[in-house]
Amino acid sequence: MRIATWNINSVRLRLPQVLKFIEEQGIDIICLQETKTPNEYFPTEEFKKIGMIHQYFRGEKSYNGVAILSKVEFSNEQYIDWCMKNDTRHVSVKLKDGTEIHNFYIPAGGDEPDIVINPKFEHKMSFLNEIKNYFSTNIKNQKILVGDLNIAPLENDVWSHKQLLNVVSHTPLETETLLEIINTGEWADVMREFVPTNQKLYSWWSYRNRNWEISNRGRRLDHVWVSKKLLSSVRSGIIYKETRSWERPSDHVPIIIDIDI
DNA sequence: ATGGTGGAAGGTCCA
Repeated sequence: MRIATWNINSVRLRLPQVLKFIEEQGIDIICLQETKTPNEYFPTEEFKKIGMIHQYFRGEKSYNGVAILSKVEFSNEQYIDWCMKNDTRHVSVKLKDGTEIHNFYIPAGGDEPDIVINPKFEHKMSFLNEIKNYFSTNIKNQKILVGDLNIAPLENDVWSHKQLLNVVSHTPLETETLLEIINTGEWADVMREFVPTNQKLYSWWSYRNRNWEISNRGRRLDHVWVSKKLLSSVRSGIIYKETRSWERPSDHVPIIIDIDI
């Protein structure tokens, strides 16, 4: 099974790119974030034409929005209303073998890394703490968690650990909380099983840098986690950087894993 | 210290 995750920053604008990616890479299940589209405008038929006939998505106007599109059957479509915001940042499904797939778009958190003065950062931290609680009490089932988690947890997940220590996405409060979620949930960080932690690894490069590839000031904000017991089934993990060079790209690139399930 | 760009909007928020 080939599973991908990608923050595509508008599914309607980026539709040709997503279709091309799915077809060229032979993706079986894709999890999208920032679709930025209410459900009634989601391009259902276009995805069905290329075989992604099983679909579960939740969107809203302009912001957020997540989708799971699949060639293989799934059931138990659910979402959790984290922080009771009634936004569209999570969907989950269950595959035939019982594996749960959770697709997250965690709040970015604004600019100021202070939960007292910045409500967006408070939202991000509350969201993380709810996830931590949820998965610490549900560790029995085998699961896959993917998405734009908006945190680069390790030193080499950012271009400069020292310069980003006080920048939202790499502050100790966020990175420590994310690592706690990994530990208490008995997750494995799939990309770091394939790329050692002493090597730089990014999935996002800001639009605000025209020379993104040369300056290479990236961050690893997108992740694929699997239950530890599933790790031996994972055959490969790739951050597919090519899409960042496509015309009118997303600022995030996809991650692809191959897993024997 | 600041601003740089992009998306959904059709002003302004969010990233």
